[in-house]
Amino acid sequence: MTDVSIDDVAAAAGVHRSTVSRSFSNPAAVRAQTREHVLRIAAELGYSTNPLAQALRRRSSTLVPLVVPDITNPFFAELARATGAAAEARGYQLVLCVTDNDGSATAGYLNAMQAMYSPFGIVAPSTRVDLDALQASGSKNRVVVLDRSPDDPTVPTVTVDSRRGVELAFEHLADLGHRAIAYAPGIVGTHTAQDRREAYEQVAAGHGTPAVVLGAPDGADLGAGIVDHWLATPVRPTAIIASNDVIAFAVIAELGARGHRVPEDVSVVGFDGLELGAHVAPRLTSVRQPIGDLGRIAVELGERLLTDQPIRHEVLEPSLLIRSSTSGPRS
Amino acid sequence: MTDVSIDDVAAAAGVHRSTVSRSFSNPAAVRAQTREHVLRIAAELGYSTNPLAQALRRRSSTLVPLVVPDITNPFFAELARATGAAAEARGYQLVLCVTDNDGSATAGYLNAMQAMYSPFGIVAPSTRVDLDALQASGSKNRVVVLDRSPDDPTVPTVTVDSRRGVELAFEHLADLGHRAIAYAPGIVGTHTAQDRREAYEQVAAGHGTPAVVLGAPDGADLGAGIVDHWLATPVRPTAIIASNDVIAFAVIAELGARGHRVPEDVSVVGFDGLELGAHVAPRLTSVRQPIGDLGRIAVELGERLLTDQPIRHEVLEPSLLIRSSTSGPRS
DNA sequence: CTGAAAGCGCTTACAG
DNA sequence: CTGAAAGCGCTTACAG
Repeated sequence: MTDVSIDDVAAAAGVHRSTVSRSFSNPAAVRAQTREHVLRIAAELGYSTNPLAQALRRRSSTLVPLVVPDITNPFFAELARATGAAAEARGYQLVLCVTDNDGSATAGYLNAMQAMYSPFGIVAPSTRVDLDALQASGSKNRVVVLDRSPDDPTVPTVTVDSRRGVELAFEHLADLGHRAIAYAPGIVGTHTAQDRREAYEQVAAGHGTPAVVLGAPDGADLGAGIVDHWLATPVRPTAIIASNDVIAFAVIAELGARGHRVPEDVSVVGFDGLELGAHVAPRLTSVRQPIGDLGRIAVELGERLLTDQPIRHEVLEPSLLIRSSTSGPRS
Repeated sequence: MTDVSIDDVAAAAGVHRSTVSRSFSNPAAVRAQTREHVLRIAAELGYSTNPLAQALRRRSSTLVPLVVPDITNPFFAELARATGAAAEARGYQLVLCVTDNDGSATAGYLNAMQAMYSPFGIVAPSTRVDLDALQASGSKNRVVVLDRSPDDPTVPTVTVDSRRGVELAFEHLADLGHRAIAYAPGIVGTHTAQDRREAYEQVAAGHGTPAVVLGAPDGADLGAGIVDHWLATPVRPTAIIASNDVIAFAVIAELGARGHRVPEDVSVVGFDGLELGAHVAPRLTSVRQPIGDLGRIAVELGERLLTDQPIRHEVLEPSLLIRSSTSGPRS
């Protein structure tokens, strides 16, 4: 590695340190000939600028934190990958911060990154973010919120239209002939679970169908409570919309363990559109979130913050991925 | 956030900057009374040390990179979580670096982190790491390699005993009465796939059974080639050991799509022991890797590097997680 | 035990 | 266009 510093290059090139600095950071400010000479010497010496020293002096680094509740949920893994790629393409390095569903950890991460002069941060909150806490910590105005609906108009957000997603799922099932369509919520307290659940209730109401929300899962037993509830429902629903793909997998597993087949006995639709859903049995029909766009736009919104451009709230359209976990109901 | 610096605290406390520094970084070197006074003033002012400035001066930061090939594979996600927790517990921050299976990206990440004065790095390589390249880049002696067998004795490693894992799976199936046990390899070129495959061949030979290695999957079609091959095998195996859980999921999905049920028609054993395997249908029997230990030990081995202790190569024992994807063969 | 000084590797007004 | 100087926020021998 390079333990050659800017002064080494300056000495070898016979110029002042500031000229070397400019050759890298502000090339237009130095005569072409000088610059080329400096750059060549630098290359020979294997010099590269020290990002730490740069950040300290500029009071701005290229480290951007992405705070997620649970990297073990493939949705956040895919999101991290997409966001990381977008960040890298723009010269940032993503620092992944995992709260393990402890919302209070978020402020800590953001503070730590602020101490490292992060230009901005990206938060994918699981529960309602404590924006006040972030504000108190002074980092509020340098944060973009991912995958949750805007509460505070001064924080830029990028989300997917939950209502539309649930609608897509519901209509697909209705078209197949289902009349009793239940909903399997996610872990209580997570905001996406909440949003989607409300969306489901609205959509069901819009179709003049009673809403059937099956018992929320607890951490240990993702599918069991839901399936218990389903079995106990008087007019047993012929289809289930799950609040996310992982819940859908769990519901299908639990159903299978009790001898009910998908889609023959029940249809199941997930929400997220994970890659993994194409590689499980049955291949999961799911509402696809445009994860790549989510990540890219989050980074873009972050950059806008740096130039004081107006705050934006982007809402992305979901689409439906029809695979094998849905079919017409048994007559 | 804190834009109060060490000099602000020094002024407010009526001491020299160096005394403030010592109060934080080397408390024993300052009189208890002075220290308490300084610390109180610092707290009042909301001061906290600037990690960037500290790293620049000390030439050592607390940022440790974890390089993984694919965060979208839940194995690496679980590994990242475990390693992150272990790192945090010891005062480091994990920086997740994803190569997307481009081995040449590893050296770049390590260089970048070295420029940030990382004390050491952790690499979970997918393909044989180019240790020579790392050496050339000077970072070789500050790297620990995760989840691959040692090639170069000077690099500390922590791995799981593949041979033993495959043995566990094989014997479980043999005990259930299976005689024709095939192997579904992972993506060609990944070292774990290679290790496990060799282990399978040895174990099969040890049992006096012919080894049947089903066609390797390509990225798009994880399960199809394997199932094609399985169907075409003259004496059709009644059980399949997959090189990892994701491959196992895909094989089961493909089997299901073609009307073969697991475990009724074929038993399938995975490798990794992912949490997710408990939430898919059928619940996946799998060789469990002690992922928490893997992460913790990786961090410990990294710390040993800092104090020039002898290099270690830890080999961890896998265990078998018996769930529902295996049963006796149909007679 | 405490202070004064030098310096980690860089950037950026300010002169010229 | 280039140089000389000051300074980002800290640490650590070196004196005392």
